[in-house]
This record gives sequence, C-alpha cells and structure tokens, in this order.
Amino acid sequence: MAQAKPKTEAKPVRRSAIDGVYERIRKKVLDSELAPGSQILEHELAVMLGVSRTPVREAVIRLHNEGLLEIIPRHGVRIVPIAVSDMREIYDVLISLEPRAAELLALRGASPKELRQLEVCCERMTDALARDEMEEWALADEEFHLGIVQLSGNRRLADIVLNCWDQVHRARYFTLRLRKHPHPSKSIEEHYEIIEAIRRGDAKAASDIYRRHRDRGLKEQVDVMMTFRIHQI
Amino acid sequence: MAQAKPKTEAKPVRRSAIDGVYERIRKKVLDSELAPGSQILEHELAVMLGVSRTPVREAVIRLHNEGLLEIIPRHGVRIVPIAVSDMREIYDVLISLEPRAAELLALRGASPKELRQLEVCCERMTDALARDEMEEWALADEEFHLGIVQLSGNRRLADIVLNCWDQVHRARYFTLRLRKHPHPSKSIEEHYEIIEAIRRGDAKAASDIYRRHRDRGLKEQVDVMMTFRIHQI
DNA sequence: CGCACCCATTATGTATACATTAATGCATTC
DNA sequence: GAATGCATTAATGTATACATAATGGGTGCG
Repeated sequence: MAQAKPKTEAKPVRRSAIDGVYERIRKKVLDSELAPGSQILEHELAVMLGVSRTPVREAVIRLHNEGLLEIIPRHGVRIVPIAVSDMREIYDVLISLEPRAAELLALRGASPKELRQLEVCCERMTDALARDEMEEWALADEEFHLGIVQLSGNRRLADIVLNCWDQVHRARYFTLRLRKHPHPSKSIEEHYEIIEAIRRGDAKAASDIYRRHRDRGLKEQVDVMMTFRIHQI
Repeated sequence: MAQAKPKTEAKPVRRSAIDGVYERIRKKVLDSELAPGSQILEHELAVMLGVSRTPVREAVIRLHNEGLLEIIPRHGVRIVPIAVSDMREIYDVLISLEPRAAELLALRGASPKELRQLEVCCERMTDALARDEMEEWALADEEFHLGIVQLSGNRRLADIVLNCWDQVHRARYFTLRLRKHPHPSKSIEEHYEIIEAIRRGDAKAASDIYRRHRDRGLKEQVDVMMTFRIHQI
C-alpha cells in the first residue's frame, strides 16, 4: 500500500467481475453507503453484489491494502473510520508529497495546454462558488490537485496521493456541509498562485504555496471536526 | 496502491497459509530468486509452494498492490524490474517522506532509549565497514532508516516508506557488490548528524541533512547503474 | 448467583471444479 | 508462399464445496 498501486494507468481495459466488484465496494465506502466503523460479512457483500465470495475476497484484499477496509478475523470486514489523528497522519503524507509534485511540474515545465487545464478547474471553482454549489466546488478542487500530481510525471507519487485522498474523501465531503465557506476565495487565489509559480518555473514558490495551502486545509478539517465533536467519520 | 498497508502493526498474530505464501513469494522476489522481468504462472507458484491457487492469488494481489508484481492476463505474474527511471520515481517519494519523518521525530522529541537504538545501528555500520562486511553494513543502514520512520509516529508514512524500500531493495543489494565503497564514512557521519539534530530537537536540520543524504544515495545508485549499463534490475 | 467448560454454529481459509476467453498452431485457400 | 480463419489448448476468472477454528450460548457445577 501501499502502497502505491497502478490506479492511474490506462490499460487496454479488461472488464472482469472483480474490477467491477472492487469499484462498487469502493464507491459504497467512499459515499458512506457502508457506514464508517460498521462491519459486514464477506458473504453479505457477495449476496449484495450478486457474485460469489471469491471476487469479493479479492476486491476486499485490494481495499484493505488501500486502507479503506480492515479485515476482522471472524467478523467480516470493517469500514475504517477516520479520526482526527488519522487525518493528521494522512495530511502529513500529502503535505510532504503534493508540494513535491508541484515542484516537479515546475521543474519540467508545463505546456500551455496543461496550464490551461489547471486554470479551467479554478474557473469552475469560482463559478460553483458564485452559485453556492459546494459539491461542484469540491469536485473542481479535486480535479485541480489531481491534475498536478498526475502532470508531475511521477506515477508512484500520484498513486500514493490518490490513495490518501480516498481515505480522507468522506471527511472532506462531510465537512463541506458543516463549515460556512472554506475560505473559498483565499483558496482559489492560492490555486492561481500555484499555477503562476509553475508557469514561471519557480519550483520553490510552487512548493511553498502548495504547502501553505495544505497546511491550512488540514487546520480547517481538524477545526470542523473538533467544533462539531466529531471523533470519527 | 498506493499504496500503504498495515505492515508495521503487530497483531495477536494469526498464522494462515496465505500470510506464509505472501511472505515466501515476497522473499523470493526481494532476493531475486524469482528473476526481475521473468514471468511465472499462478499454477507454477502454487505447485512450487505446495498450496492451491487460491492463497497464491490472494498473495499475488497484495504483492501487485505493493508494486512488486505485475499481473499479465494470460501470462501469469511478472516480477517488475526496476529501471533507472523507476529508481528516480521511488527516491523522489523517499526524499519527500523520510526527511519529514526525521522532522516529526525531532519535533516530538526522541527518548534517550530511542536515540540509543539509532546509535547502535551506526556503531554496527562502522563495525561492519571495518571488517568489510557490506551486507551487514547494509542491514544496519536499513535498520537505522527503518527506525526513524517507525519512531516518527506516523504509521502510514512508515508503511509507504517501507514499501518503497521493498521496491528498491534488489537494486541496493546488487550495487553493494559493484561499487567500491558507498562513501561509507561520509554516510555514517551523516547518520550521526541526523541523530544529533533529532536530539537537539532541530527539525529543520534533521530534515535537511536527511534530504542531502538521500539525494546522494540516489545519485550513487544511478551512477552505478549507468556505469555498468544496467538498465533494469 | 456466578463462573467455567463444552458443544453447536458459523465465518473464514483453502481446495477444487467449472466456465470463459485468449493464444497458438495448423490447414486451407488465394 | 503467405495470410486468414478455425479449432484446440491452456490459463485465468469465478463458483462452490469442504475443512478448520473461533465465538457465543447454554448448561452444569461450585
């Protein structure tokens, strides 16, 4: 899980049931359709998805490696909840890796087309914010950060970051509805600063701004969780 | 995945065949007993290990997620070889994460016992070097760096780093025999500097020295591979 | 009334059987 | 002689059957 699995790669595509099962369980976990902290038996999952236990097991192993599920010997799988301490751990990894991705992108130089792609995300964010559509705002935000790690050219780094995001996904979307506004204009401003730094090829600046951006993000998340006495999510 | 699976955690331990199978295949890969780039069928692995295909498959999925194996639809699993470009990718992740681990350890403050544990590794390295036992030197080196990430307190970060190490393990041991000496005194010196910085609680210094240390490590690895025209390992 | 032990139940771990799909080789035709 | 198509083979993907081990409850004894 480590690490780091080829989720990014676009293969010729072989559609086997296990991939489908994996995706469906993953979606249920990310969307809280399977409640954090709850447990469910392999057999129940198999029945729920209309397949046998075999593909379920294999999908579950993958999800376990990704840190989304825990395998409790006689009690099925447990959807791992994210506590504030987990949040800190995960953000610590993100804060170490994402600025480096921005740095790499700045160093290798982004094409106008790639920069444009990032700008479009910012425009979508501004737009969504104006109409108070926070879900759309979050989606565009995700796409921006996703874009940077993927454009960094380091696939392993990108895979790790993506996996971290999966783990905090629930929390991000949950807090969306709780906090008034996520310092949104400030956030978008920083995004533009990052794009500018990358355009200038200023790796140091890109990295620094990114780090500040994530630092603030962590604080906001933790604040919301503390304020609302949410210990797990 | 990303990677990052609970490899660190010490559970009550349940010894099931799949764990054993996983360990044995992993060992064969790390020790190059299964050659990098070679392919082997699930069935062959099963026969080789004296079990059925089921536990083999499950172990293979884990190893695939860790980036050690690749699953080629009709041609079994392939032991993924590490090229120079992979080396750079992996070290990039390490260079982002390990200094942060040292930083965290410096920030929280290491106990005398913990610091002693790290020093013992350095002493073992010095000792091994004096007797020209490079394998032992490498082992002690690994234990030092392992110690730091594990003492950092961030289990996810530690798991990711451990996984990266697995991926470069072969290369590290291979180059051991090719280069004269890995700037060994310099290397040990830096280790002590890192320990000192942690002892002082100087997070910045610990991080910086560590980064330099790894930067040099990457260069050495790449140099050796280039010099000997090793494209994959 | 409480604790401990034993048995039944059940979930998982493992093996095996079966179906599906892809690759290879051979034959036939152009 | 080469290329294409079909058939055979073989490996994986999936299901199912079976063995094992743990859990929970019930009963009996202290």
